[in-house]
Amino acid sequence: MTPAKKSTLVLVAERAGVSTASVSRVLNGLPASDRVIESVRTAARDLGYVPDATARSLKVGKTEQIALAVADVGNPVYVAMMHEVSRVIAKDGYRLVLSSTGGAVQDEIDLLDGLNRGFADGLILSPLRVTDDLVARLRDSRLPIVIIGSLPDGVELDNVRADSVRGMGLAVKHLARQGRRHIAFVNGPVDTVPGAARLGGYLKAMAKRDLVIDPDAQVSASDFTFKAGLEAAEILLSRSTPDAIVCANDLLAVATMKVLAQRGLSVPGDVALVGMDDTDIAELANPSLTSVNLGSVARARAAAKLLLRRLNEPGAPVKQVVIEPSLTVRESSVHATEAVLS
Amino acid sequence: MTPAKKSTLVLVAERAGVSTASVSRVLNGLPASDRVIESVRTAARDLGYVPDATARSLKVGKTEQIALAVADVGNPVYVAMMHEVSRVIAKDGYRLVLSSTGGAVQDEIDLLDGLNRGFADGLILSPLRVTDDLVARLRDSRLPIVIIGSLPDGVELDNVRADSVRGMGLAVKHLARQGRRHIAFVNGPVDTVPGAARLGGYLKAMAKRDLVIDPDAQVSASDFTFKAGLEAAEILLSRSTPDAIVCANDLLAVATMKVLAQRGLSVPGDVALVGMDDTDIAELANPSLTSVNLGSVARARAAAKLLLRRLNEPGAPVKQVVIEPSLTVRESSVHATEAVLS
DNA sequence: AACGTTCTTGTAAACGATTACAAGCACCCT
DNA sequence: AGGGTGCTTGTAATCGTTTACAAGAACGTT
Repeated sequence: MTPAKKSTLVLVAERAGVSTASVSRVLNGLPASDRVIESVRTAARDLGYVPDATARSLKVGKTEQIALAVADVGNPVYVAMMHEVSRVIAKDGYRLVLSSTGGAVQDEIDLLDGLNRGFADGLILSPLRVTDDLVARLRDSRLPIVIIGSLPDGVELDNVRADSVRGMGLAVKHLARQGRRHIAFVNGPVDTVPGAARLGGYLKAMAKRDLVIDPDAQVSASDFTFKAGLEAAEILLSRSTPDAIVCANDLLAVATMKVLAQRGLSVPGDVALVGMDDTDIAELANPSLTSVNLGSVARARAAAKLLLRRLNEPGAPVKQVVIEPSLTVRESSVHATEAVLS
Repeated sequence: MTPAKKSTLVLVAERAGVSTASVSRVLNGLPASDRVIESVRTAARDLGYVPDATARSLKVGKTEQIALAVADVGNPVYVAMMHEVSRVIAKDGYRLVLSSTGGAVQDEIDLLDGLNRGFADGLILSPLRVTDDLVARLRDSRLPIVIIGSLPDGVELDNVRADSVRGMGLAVKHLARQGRRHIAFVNGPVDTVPGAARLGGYLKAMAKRDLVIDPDAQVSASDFTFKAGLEAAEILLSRSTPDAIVCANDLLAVATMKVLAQRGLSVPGDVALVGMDDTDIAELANPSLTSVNLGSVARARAAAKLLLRRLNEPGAPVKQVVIEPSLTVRESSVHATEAVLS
């Protein structure tokens, strides 16, 4: 059927013996007489007609596409988000256009310029770093944008963020309750939004419990990746001997786990370990990794819904959503005996 | 600047005092006098003009978008592919539209129908299952398609595939050379293309080396996922005590690794383990996982280039590419002493 | 029977770009 | 000076839809 021949609405109209307007109406479910409906339907079927998405977009001003830009497609947390966004918007008939910025602000700005060419109806952006320039561009974008992640105070844009300060609090509290006292911290780059927030959360939580804050027990990896985590963990363990380590994300945590193993330290026996993001790899890890769940999926879903809402009612008031964190306890942070008991 | 006001080519033409044709020419770098170029450029800048992607698409018949459909966005191998495809096509100015079919054939057929509406210029598809119906649709698609994965004999479509039979051969050979004799196999669903191929490869490799093929030492998970792997590994180990296990995929392998640990079996001491796909998680695993590299990234790159080629020269002859596998040896398959030596 | 509603349908103008074609112009040649 | 050559530029058609508007048909009402 329809052997590779493109047929247009005009052809259908001719074959059905009606005007193009009638064809369009029938195909869009607008009222028409049974006779016309019937002839258009069969003509369309015979010709294997499929409406052209581009032409429709041009006329109605909608592309039915939503762009998603994330820093690092290699990070499972972004993959999970991508998946969820895709799922939610698909229900409303939107397609997902993926733009992986390398985490560079310039890429994101370029993307915004591109966005104004109108290849998508809206954008979901999760920037690692937020500069004034970026904020300015975001603010006067012609298209709706939802930000996943924190924004500077006073910036009024739809956004949804995690409460990573509370998240770090959960991690530290959990470890303290397990009797750990020397809780170290493997962070990502502190010049990123999440890096800064997580450091703040760590310091706050430690101070709150009167745990000693040792500069030697803090290290920040050059990136939120496994490889960077290996280097960071080496440095940390060469100058400090903690009985627990919190990591700013799961990749850093499994890297740390690996370095601990190489040094003959057992997890959780010698060192308890907690990751962050609660991605798939937390479950895969051996021992499985206790991780702070920052609600990545929930954030992605909220962002997608926020964007859909704005597309439907452009005038709606700006909405900022905060997703509450929780802690998923697994093997890496509880003594074997307890794990068996629980 | 350009505070959220849409300006068109007509506006630019008016402001510059030239015709729309001239504006278009200047903006597309076609020859024009310096005077015209100058006035158009400044007019465009003043108005913050950005050409509309949809209108351009309609006229020139290109969307500058390429669709990618994979079965399971949760599987790191697809993520790696996605990443690579995105990278390659971006160089030629294409955007990536992601369509995650749940692995269901029907989803893929729906996608093809959608494709004919012309929202993308081409498609890269990696189907888990290939039915006659799907092949038929693929064949008379109006748009260029590249398949990642094997196709039934005689189907002439651009495609790039892995040689998983040889891949399994590498895994078995490696394990045999390590002195392993009871080599078990954790497969994915056998009604999938990769599942069937990997089983075939396993049997062939075992037969070739006169290793005993024990039905009890073969199990197929209900899916290529970690969870399905846990169940499959449980079954396998409850009825067989192999000294090595090959898994059809890295997720199944880490699941197996976990079950082995739970049963107090050491890797590679008691059981050597080899995964397949050589994804990021092979490196993260503890012990790190020896894995057959089926060239996922190379396949993705080849597929992207094949599609770009076909977009540039539609009449080019059909090309089928096979990527050679290799084995990445890590800790999970070699005795500790050897690992230290190497 | 004339008139006003309501419903169906067609005509034609958009949407915002690209581009074939022709016209205008300067220039050079013989 | 006449006529070809080669540029630059504008006019207008076109891509494939949707949709405002008006015209026509059908029907009920008085």
